[in-house]
Amino acid sequence: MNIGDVATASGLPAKTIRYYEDIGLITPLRDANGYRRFTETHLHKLAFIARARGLGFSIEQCRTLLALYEDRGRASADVKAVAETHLAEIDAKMAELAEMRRVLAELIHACAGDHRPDCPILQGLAAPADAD
Amino acid sequence: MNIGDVATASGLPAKTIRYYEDIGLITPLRDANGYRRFTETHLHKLAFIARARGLGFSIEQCRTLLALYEDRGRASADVKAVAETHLAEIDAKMAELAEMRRVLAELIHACAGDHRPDCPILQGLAAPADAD
DNA sequence: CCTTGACCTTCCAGTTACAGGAAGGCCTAT
DNA sequence: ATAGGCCTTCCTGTAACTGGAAGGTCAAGG
Repeated sequence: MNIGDVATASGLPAKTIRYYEDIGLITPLRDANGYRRFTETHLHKLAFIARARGLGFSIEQCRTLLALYEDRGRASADVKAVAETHLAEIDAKMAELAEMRRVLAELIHACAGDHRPDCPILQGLAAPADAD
Repeated sequence: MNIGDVATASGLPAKTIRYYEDIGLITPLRDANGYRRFTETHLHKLAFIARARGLGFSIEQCRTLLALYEDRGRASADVKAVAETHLAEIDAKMAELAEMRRVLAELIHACAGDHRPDCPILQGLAAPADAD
């Protein structure tokens, strides 16, 4: 398969696949004309990475997961640890966003949103009210 | 005030304040020795930006909000529109994270996390189960 | 008077995970 | 032979900073 084929099959842009080669996540073969040649195994790896990225794992976490995936002697505890770290990251981000959302929604609620200049949103940014 | 003073007062690192000058968010004066000189107004603006950034507004949104803040003839509707756009962005991110979290938590739950190699997390990444 | 340390300056590189685009080679069909 | 649709590499840009190097400035102490 050429890069266009695995791009279509994996759902990843060709650009991204070249980038993954650059950073050593995959290593396709090369044809005589310089074209990258991908095997089914490469495609599986790319699909694996695509799904892991879809769950929000960083590239480095994907690298680790891929290594564990290929290590038949792995302990599932090691995989679980990576996943739990990432879950904690997600929870932290969600909490941060929830707090932003809370304050922002409050300000929006207080704002008339008309032609007048008075604006609790700007006031809140200029000097926040005490938290209650 | 020198940059160190406004950094302390605003809670922003000096590096960040220099960056904000670079991109034209603020324009401190300069002393004869080349040092940046900040007024109370500069400090207020920096605090404003710091709070807006804390709510997750992008730099460009901050630029817009700052312009509205300084425009005494603004309509609060314009401010509200920026805030609502950002609220929608937050909601979108939260939904994305929630979905990641859902799938990830499911995989983690199914994984024994022991010394054995069998791992539903890796299996799920290699070939996801059908959604139910 | 000189030095020391804490400031300040500019400039350059690195971060994350790619995307866009230019310039040019290759391959298949007409 | 040429047109198109692939493919290649290389360079630049993104967001919002952070770290570090090399060097100027200033106030206090010996």
